[in-house]
Formats: sequence, C-alpha cells, structure tokens
Amino acid sequence: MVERLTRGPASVSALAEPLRMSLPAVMQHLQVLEASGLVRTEKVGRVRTCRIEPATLRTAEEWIHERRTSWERQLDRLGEYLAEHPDQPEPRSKP
Amino acid sequence: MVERLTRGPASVSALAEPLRMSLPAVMQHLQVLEASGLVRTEKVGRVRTCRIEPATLRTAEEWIHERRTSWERQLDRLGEYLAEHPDQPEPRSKP
DNA sequence: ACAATACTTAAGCATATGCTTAACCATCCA
DNA sequence: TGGATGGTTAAGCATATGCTTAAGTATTGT
Repeated sequence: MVERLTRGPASVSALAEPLRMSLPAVMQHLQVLEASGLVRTEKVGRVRTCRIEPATLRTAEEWIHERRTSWERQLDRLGEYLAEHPDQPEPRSKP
Repeated sequence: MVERLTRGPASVSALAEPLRMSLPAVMQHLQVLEASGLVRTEKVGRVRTCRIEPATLRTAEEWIHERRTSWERQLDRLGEYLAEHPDQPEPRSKP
C-alpha cells in the first residue's frame, strides 16, 4: 500500500482494487498509517485522497541509518583490534 | 531490541533483562529477527551471542530511500506545474 | 427526487501475536 | 559429581490483528 502511494496519491477504492480487499479493510490500514504519520488523507466531496508524508518516511530512514552506521563503526574498531592482536582474545572480566 | 544490539552483541539473558521479559519470550523475538536476516546468533558453550546483520539493515534503509526520493521527485514536478499554471487545476479525464 | 457512487460504522469471527509458566537439557565450576 | 547457570521446548492463554458482511450516511449525476 505504501509502495502504491509512493507512485502518487490515490482514492480509497483505488487502493483497495489491486489488493482485492474490501473498503473497510483498507480504511483500517489507512487509519494506522495516518496515526503513524506516514500517510495524510483529505476528503473532498465524497472521495478521500491519500498521499504519503515523505518527512515521516525520512525519519524512519534516518533511524535505520544512524543505527546501521554506528554498528559498522564498531565492526571497524573490532577489525582494527584483531589486526593489532592476532590470536588470543582478551578474556572478559566478571565482577 | 534492535536498538540494544546496535550497541554491540549480547547474550539472550542480557537482552531479556532491560526488557523485563522471560527468556522464552526473547527467544521468540530472536527467531523472527533471525528468520528475517536482521540478526545472526551463534551458540558457544552454553551462551548464545546475538549480533545484528548491518547488510540487512541496509536493504531496509535502501527500500525506504528509493521510495521516499521517488515520491519527492513527484512533489517537485507538481511544484513546477503549479508554478507554471497558477490557479485553475486541470480536470481529470474519465474514460 | 432518485439512483448510483464512495465511503463509513458496527459487529463478528478466525487466526496470529506476545507473552507466561513448568519442565527439561546442556555446560560450567567447586 | 552435583548444583548453579544459560538456554530450550512445550503448552496454554489473553488480547490484537486482519479481515468479512450488512447496514448506514453523504455526494453526485439524471
């Protein structure tokens, strides 16, 4: 559904059709997406138009990015350590 | 739990403690994380050590990135259009 | 005004999720 | 060797999830 919305805004029934799902089902998905801030919807006349909120998508991306890179820095430090101290790992202390 | 693992590898019980959760509960989370490829675990002696797989984190990041940027390009095109055609939006055709 | 369209609300249901406890197995250490 | 430690398996349970259908409501076109 997010995939579909990244290709442009859509009405509720336009979202439902390729998913072969009833409208109420789609509505529920939309409600959680809207509550999470990932999607914004606006009703004009009798049709509700849905579009994604790229800013929220971006915070998700950033969250992952920060954690991934911080982890990769750790791996790099481990690499350095292993290069400096071949064999024999230090035993961990146990207070 | 992913948050915790990005700060370094951990044993099952080390993961359980701050979450105030039983070991079997943590085990089940680990199983889905491992099945999804986000985490790799290895048992040595009687302790199982868990670490995240940054490559998988990266594919998630990329998925979001591609969709977010493609959407933002669309917004840019809309901006251009609105700048060129002030007022009066085109009506959508209906075949 | 009437019928069709586009949602919405409410109720219900099958299955999945997210734990728990109890019992068990495999190391490790005194 | 025996008890503590770290994990695993199995069973069970409460609640959440992800739909469905049926019956509305509000707009729109004739």
